[in-house]
Amino acid sequence: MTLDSPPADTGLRDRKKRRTRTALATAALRLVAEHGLDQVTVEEISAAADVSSRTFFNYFPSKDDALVGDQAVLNARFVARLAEVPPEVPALAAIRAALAEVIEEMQEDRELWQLRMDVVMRNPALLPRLIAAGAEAERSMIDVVAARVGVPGDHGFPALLTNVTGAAFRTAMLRWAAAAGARPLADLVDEAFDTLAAGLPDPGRAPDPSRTPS
Amino acid sequence: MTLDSPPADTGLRDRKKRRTRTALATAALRLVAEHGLDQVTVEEISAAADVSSRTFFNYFPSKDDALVGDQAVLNARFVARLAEVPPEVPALAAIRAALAEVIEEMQEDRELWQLRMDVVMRNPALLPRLIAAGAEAERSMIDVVAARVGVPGDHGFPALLTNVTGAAFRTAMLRWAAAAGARPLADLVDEAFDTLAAGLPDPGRAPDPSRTPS
DNA sequence: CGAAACTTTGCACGCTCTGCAAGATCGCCT
DNA sequence: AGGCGATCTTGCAGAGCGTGCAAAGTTTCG
Repeated sequence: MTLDSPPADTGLRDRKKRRTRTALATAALRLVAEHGLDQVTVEEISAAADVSSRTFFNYFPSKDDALVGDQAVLNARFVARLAEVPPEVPALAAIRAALAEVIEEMQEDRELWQLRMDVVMRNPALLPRLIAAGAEAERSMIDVVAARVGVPGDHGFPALLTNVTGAAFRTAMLRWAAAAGARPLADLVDEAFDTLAAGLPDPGRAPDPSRTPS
Repeated sequence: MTLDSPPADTGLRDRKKRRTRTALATAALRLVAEHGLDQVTVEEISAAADVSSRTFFNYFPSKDDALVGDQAVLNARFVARLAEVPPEVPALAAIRAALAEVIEEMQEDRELWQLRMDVVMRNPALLPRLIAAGAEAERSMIDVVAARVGVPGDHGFPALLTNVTGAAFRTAMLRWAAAAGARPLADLVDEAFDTLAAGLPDPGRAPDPSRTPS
């Protein structure tokens, strides 16, 4: 969503569709940010975007989806990047590397994403929805990881790594939005992944004399 | 749900309520396992449990909640146990220890939980819901962890640790159910937590000569 | 037994979301 | 230009979810 980058389709029709889509998404975010999730109806959102409420559902399968947005594009890109990382690099680091591009894009659309995360935090009912958006990507990710580390199908590692890094990334996103972008997202993701790689030691407790905290 | 342990309330009324609750939950699971999530209506579930559909909503706020169940009780117990673990033990290990009791209870109700996980896996729309069920517990957990490790409020560690261990536990649960309980849940959770503590190294890649993998 | 507390139920209602069948708009081709 | 096919929008009807309210029905306790 809100992707102005690939103007591959320059047709009038496609531009219109894109405009309607973002109009709906931003109207939804604005209204929900102001009034709360269940004080806003699809009809109101549609009216704000000057379309019928039936048209809303031609663009988004549910009200929540308009708020959480189109992670599909980012997800696909992420999985593609992951497959490209040379197989020598460990899976955890490979995931972090593949995330770089996605992070950069989110940083560019900073305002949109922070508003989105803000809305999610203020309307916890959306949190499951946010997670669901990443779930599909995680499905394909499990296979890529399994192929990369070469383990039998019943091994738990790929699923564990995928779910755990997903959780870490989400945590970083929310923290990013909570701090209104005071620190770049990439920093927060790095911090989270470093903590993971270190085995989640308690902070501020001199865990290992060979490692200096921060 | 299905908790026979605390028969603190021996009144007729309370027994009836408990029976109705489990009747609804099990009917929901059975029907959805057989026909799929959106081929089953609340009305059908209620009919199977011999109550009106209005009563259904007196017990569960939504259809999904009847399937995912009452994590609230387990959650509360878990948080209580976590607070009891001596503060010297690192947070990650403390969480694993506090989980023991919950795991044991789930192992006892093995069939119910495995059916539940089965339904969740076959109806991916429920997965986010399952996560959300743990989310409330995670909220309180964040505070306990923060107090335990004594970090400033803006530190990311408590939230990270909470979300990550939550993801790890869920992964173990699903794996447990996928294998129909071939290995005890406690084993799978141990394996996941050990992997976390080791920093999620690629398996089968001789990560650190000082550590022997099981 | 009878009053108080609680539970179940029916009813009405608003909202989400889905087909279906016009009607409007756009792209393209002659 | 004109017109045809493809695509998009819209209204309508309807199933299902979820909630508030008030009337029954049941349990508890004095």
